[in-house]
Amino acid sequence: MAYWLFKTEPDVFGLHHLKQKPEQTARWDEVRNYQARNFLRDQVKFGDTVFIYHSQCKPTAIVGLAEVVSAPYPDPSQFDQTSDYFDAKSSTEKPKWFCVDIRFEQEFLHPITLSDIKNAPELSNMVLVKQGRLSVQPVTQSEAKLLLKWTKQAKKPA
DNA sequence: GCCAACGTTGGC
DNA sequence: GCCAACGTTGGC
Repeated sequence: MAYWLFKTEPDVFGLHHLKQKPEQTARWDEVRNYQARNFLRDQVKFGDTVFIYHSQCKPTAIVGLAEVVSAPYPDPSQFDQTSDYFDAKSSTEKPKWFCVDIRFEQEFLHPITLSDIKNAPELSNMVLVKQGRLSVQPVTQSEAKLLLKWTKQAKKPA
């Protein structure tokens, strides 16, 4: 089972929004970046675990966990002419953009801030650090293990 | 609000 | 297919 990090702006759609959805489940759509799309389409699997990261806020942090509860499928917003994410170059035969459904799993008592991550030598290779703008990114098993360990203790190592 | 980093577009 | 111009993301 793989781990991912999905980035979102809490003002637009944060973990608290996911938690309030029916079945605590929502479609993770409107991703319009090829690298992120490739992960979503080709590698994200039903049952994978997702770290939810809040960007554009204070402090930016991983705030909780979600679970992937669908296989990847074509993002309906690309076919919706009224959507900002409508893509005239896409077609149902050859969809360009993909999405998955995710279900709320856990909200961390102590969010893991970006500076926590940057301060940890073990996490210096995280995609979040190396490639700050990517909105869907893989998290390695060892990175995930450390992050999950931190969430189980009140205080992070300095 | 600024700006660095990065992605996308389009002329050639 | 290159690269300059432009647009967007996201930390600070």
